[in-house]
Amino acid sequence: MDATVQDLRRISLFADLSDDVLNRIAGVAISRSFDPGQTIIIEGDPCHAAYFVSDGQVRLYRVSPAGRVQVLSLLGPGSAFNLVPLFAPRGTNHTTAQALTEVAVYAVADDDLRQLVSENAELALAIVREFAVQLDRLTDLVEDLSLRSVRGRLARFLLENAEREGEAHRWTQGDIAAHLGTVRDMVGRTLRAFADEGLVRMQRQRIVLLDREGLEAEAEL
Amino acid sequence: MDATVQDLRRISLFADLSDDVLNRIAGVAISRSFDPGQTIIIEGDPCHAAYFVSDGQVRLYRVSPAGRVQVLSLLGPGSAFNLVPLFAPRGTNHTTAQALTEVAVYAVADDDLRQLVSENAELALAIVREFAVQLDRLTDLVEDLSLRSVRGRLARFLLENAEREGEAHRWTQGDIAAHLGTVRDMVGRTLRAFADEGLVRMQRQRIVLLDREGLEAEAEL
DNA sequence: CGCCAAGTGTGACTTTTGTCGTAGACAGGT
DNA sequence: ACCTGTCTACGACAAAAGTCACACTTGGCG
Repeated sequence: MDATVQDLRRISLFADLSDDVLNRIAGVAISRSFDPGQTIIIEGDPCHAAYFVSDGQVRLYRVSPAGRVQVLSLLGPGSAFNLVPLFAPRGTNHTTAQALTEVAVYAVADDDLRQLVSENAELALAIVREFAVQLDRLTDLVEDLSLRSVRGRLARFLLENAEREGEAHRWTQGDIAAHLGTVRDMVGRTLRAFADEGLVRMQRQRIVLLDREGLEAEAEL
Repeated sequence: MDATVQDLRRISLFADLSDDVLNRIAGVAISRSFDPGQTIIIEGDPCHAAYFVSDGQVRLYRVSPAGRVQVLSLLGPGSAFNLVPLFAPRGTNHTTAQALTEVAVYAVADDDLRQLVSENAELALAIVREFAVQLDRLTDLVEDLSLRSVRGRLARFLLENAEREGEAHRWTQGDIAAHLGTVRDMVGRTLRAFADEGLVRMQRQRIVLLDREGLEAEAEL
């Protein structure tokens, strides 16, 4: 099934492009869908295409030989992934992507997209911006992993994810651990410690922040 | 002092640009120099310019409140830095940059560069490629920090830096630690362990790899 | 030639992080 | 309600990483 111009317009990278260019993209984009838990691409496999999420949630991560997972980012509708290997020397996917929910994506073959980008300055500029944001986030992640304790990382995580109430996500301790680069047990124990110190209350599956300032102090370490 | 077109041509980002564009860049680039140890820009300061290294070595890093350092990358002549904040929402430098040797750079004010990029598709494409390579490297760094032990990281580091003999760099244990996201003591002890196991020999300031395969096995963990 | 600063070797110790095993709680489907 | 699989609680333990204190090399440089 081919993508329509309206569909593509909702991808943030494409939002500002002319109808003209969008039509060309529509011509080469292929629509695919995945079930929850299904793996979309695997790190290290040869790279054939870039993907654009039109619906659902996707997570990008790497796995250690021991099976531990480090999440690199969570994507919602409008986001793109697997753009990097099109422009970096290595010709393989550089992360694994997994559908968290029912997911619909458009895939654009690498050659097609490279050509589109080289002919279209707006698109190139949009990708520059996208990459800049990703670099920014990844750099923060490196700082977190290298310079902060699990306590500190968890405090930061809680502060950042308290905002997005509404529907957000039902975070299991295991999910949190994969984001923080640690294991489930550590997250559980640290949460309990926060609870004992009155920084937080744990109810049902949600975590309620009781002492924002206290958490901010923890987040420094 | 203004930059000349020949000088700029040596910056890899600019290598393929037309004389025309280079002339325009030359018009807005400002040449500056720094002494060894001097700080060029500081993380968190408002971002005024992007920089291009014409001579010397620069390191980009972040510092923890406790004073620990995590190096993000080492740059030589031809590399660029501080491009990210021009395209990411935040308006501040996102890492600290320090001159390791005598360093000469060209600085291009943020507005000037943004304008050049938006008018020049080749330049935009060059930046896309540059960013892709950086993303690739940073992702590897995240994986290292999150999923690998200090032993594993050190083994990888040694394998990667054995190649670049010649002049390379005289790595102190402290330098290595800053790259690996750990402390000097750990590097020293782990090196001794490697030496005891016959993987490596330490002489003078250089480290000689004795057992490549053994190290590769270590690098997995 | 001798001194100083930077870099290194080493042990003892603490803290943090990770592992394991087992048990309980909960949610959703049938 | 009753299972069943997922998520969680928690304690005991093991391993990895980091801290501290101090002595010992070196290489440069005055």
